[in-house]
Amino acid sequence: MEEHTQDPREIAFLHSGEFLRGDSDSKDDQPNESSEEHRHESPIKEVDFFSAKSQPYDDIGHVRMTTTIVGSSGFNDDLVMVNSWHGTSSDDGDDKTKTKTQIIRLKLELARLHEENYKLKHLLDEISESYNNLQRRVLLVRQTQVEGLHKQHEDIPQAGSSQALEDMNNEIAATTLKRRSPDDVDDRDMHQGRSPKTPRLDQNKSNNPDEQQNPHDQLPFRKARVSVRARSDATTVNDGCQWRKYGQKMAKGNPCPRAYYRCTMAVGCPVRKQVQRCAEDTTILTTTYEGNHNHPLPPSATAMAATTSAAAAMLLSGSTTSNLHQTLSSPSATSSSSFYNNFPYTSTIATLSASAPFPTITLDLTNPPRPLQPPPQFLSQYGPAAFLPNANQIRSINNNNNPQLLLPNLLGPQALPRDMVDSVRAAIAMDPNFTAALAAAISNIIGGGNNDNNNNNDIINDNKVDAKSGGSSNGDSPQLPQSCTTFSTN
DNA sequence: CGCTTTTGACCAGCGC
DNA sequence: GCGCTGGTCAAAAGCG
Repeated sequence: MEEHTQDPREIAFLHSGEFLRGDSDSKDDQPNESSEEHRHESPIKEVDFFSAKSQPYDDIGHVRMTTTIVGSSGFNDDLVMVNSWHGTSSDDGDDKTKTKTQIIRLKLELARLHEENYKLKHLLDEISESYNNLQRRVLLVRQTQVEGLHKQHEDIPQAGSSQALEDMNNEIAATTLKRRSPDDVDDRDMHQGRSPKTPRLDQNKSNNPDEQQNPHDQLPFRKARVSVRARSDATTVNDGCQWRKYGQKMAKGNPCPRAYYRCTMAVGCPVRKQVQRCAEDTTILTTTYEGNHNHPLPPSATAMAATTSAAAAMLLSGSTTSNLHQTLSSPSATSSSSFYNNFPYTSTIATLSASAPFPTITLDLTNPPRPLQPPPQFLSQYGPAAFLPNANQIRSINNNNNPQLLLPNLLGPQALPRDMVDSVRAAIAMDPNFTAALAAAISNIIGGGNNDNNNNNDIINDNKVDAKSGGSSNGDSPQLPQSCTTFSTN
């Protein structure tokens, strides 16, 4: 009968929320509890799957954590537990036995969860370690690559692609050192309380020997641009942010004017975008983003921001660029090309431009995706991260000098040990930039990828609305359906 | 009235 | 040095 008296207490304990607080020293929080109660605490404390966020209470405060238990037992334990808590169980022997069985089952379940929790924690540690190792290795290799390129440039001045890589490095370095973007100026000026009109060249001519010595150290400060090409009749894309047009210019070689917008969601947000129609096909709208938002974004904007941010991060984390798409299309391309051959949505493949004054990555959404439907088995087998070309792969494509960087076709498990593929995939997936970008990309693909026009309708805010409102480029109009399929930033 | 767009002027970088 | 080009500014105008 002793266990019978424990039952309400244990359930009461679960109901008290201590169970839900995970491992946060609930023992200390319960100084008045008897040692008998602490006996039940131990296994409970370890189960932190039920975080407070999961809101496991129903409207009247009943514990709803019995879903798993119901699933495992096949009995409606929930009802019995609630009844027990409210003291409405009948006192006959059957109910006591039933309750006792439930307690035992609960304990077993908790033990199982404990074990599962431990395993998951262990797995998480491994993934984190794998990710960190990968990151360290990439940094190391990149450093080696730059040194090697400089040396090679001295030894073999006409080294073909290496020459191009070197040129690109020089170009980026020159861009960083000599032509700091006005946005950078703005950022720094804003922080220093200076006028943005402060002469930029003075700041570009850095006197900091460290900056000039090692352009590589400045990678995080390089200004990347992310261009998105999409078909649209609208004047601009609805990316969820608020933009204010501050200029328009006729660009050379394009009869269509280029419009300049800056983000107005927060004072001093450095993000800007340029919108211009393609000269060859005026139905194609090219939106170029630059900078990072310094403010919280609405949900409708996070996808775009995350994607462009990931793309920019991907670009900046790669030390060299070339026409990636061309490289990938080449039959002689390395095994990495098979990644893209297997990549089902070539329309979203990024193109890196070495000729632009700023490192630019272009996401072309003008072509319909290859398959009519996303292959679910692809997702389930390889995980969502497999869809995303990542920085490592792009580096490997451009980096003929460092074969150790090559990550062969991730989509061909036969080419790599499965655990290695999993590790890499997990490492990539751990990167919030890529997961966010992935979410945006997939929502884009699934949301409207089947039809090019539909796709673009998802991406593009038809600015007939804007025109009505005086041509405002406010893309965060609440009355518009908030598309999470916007693409590209920051 | 406040916000946005328009548009000419201005500035800086670059090539010749 | 000059002209071209890209990018930005800021006053004026428009809009709700």
